[in-house]
Amino acid sequence: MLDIKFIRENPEAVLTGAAAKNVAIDITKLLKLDVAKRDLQVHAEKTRALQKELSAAVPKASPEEKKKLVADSSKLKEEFLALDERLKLIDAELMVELLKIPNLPAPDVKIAKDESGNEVALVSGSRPQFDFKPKDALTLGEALDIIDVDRASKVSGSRFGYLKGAGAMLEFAIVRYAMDIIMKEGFVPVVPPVMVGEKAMRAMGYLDRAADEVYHFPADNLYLVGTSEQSVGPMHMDEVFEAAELPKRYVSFSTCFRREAGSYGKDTRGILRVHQFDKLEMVSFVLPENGDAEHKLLSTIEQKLMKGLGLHFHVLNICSGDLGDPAARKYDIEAWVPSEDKFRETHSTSTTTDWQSRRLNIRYKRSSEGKTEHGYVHMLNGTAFAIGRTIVAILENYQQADGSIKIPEALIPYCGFDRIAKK
RNA sequence: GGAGAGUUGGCCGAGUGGUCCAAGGCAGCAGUUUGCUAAACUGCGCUCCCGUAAGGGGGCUCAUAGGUUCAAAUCCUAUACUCUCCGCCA
Repeated sequence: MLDIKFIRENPEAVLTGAAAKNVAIDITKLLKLDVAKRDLQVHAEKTRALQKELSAAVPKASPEEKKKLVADSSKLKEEFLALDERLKLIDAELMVELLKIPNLPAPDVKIAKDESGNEVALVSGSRPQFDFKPKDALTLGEALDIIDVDRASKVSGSRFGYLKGAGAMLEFAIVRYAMDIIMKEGFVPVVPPVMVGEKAMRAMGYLDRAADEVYHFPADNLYLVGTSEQSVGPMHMDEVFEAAELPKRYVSFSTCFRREAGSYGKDTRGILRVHQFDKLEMVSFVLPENGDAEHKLLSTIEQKLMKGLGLHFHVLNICSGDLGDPAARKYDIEAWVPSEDKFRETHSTSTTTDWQSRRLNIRYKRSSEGKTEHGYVHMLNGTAFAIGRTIVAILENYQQADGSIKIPEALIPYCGFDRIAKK
């Protein structure tokens, strides 16, 4: 959420920013509620102060005075309770409005209506050339007996898959390869809970607009994470960092669960879009002035990881209209998928500036010249590897005429084989 | 799943209805003092109002939400979480 003071002082900027994200907001209503709330609060608190004063005088008063004080105080208490009730209502209303306001696009983000406005920032590598017709990942994986979607559908339904043998080992190799690179940058590895409570899920902003996308266990009121950011972000909920503790960087490995409610008929083949996949995710908590540099760092690490695998990809600067509510700026990486003859998203990194940290109440403090400054940290996240999609990209880009797969150099030390071939 | 105990500020810990705007200790950060270090002292939750500002004033905060009372860390109810034992279990 945005700072109410900022909204109060910069209503036009908020309107413009929301419009750039195609989000309709009623800022007049919000500002009216804000004024009404503060008026009421002053009134209620004055009443309360007086009531406390009378009450405090009771023990020292004479018996007659006591009687009067108690009666007066009692009356004021009633007045206060009535005011307080109205205050609570109006405050709740204000919060509803406040939570509807998306984060504003960063100044360097291109204003455009939709994904057609995204810009290619850089291209790495080039399309692999095949002197045969390249097969898709599922065809390859099934022939090599490393991916099994048919049996998965028998057991679990559509959009699931088994990764077997060398396919499973490839996953572990990718994890270790990535960890070695990312841990050098000071990221702490984490295996987080994949089931999180309602408070955490709500604070991360996933129950407002994307609730359909999240698996829920009503008996326990727990939610399955769609990305481990949902578990790692709230880890520091209601905490205050010393400035010197920051940046705090995590790289977490978790299984991710998505209902894919709105994607019927989309990417139905293979394991590109499934209900369950494993992912390595980077999450950073930083001082506000370091937010932009951290965003660049996350993007740089993503590119380094992809370059190391020798995959052809490009980086997209996402335009305003294609940003989600929490993001102020987003860079995606799309890897080349030969069977589709196009780039498909494998990575995404966003800065949520202080939008998420306000919801989660994650602050920092630092002192200088005798003054202590409190503020909200900037929170950022970025994909290290969405492992399923990475495997798809490897299988397709490294396929040979005979249907075998060459393993990227960088992974060989981690998986112990240099080729996946039919037995 | 059953039984019991507990939850106080960053940490430890006192406090069983009015002098608690929470004792005392420890740690961290910043400042003052200061040849250096150390010590000592001061400040360090959220929020609203007044003020250009320095600053001043109020409200909230003892797991959370309600309740009783003129008055709640303290009494009552519910919930969450932690621990111990039993049962089950990778």
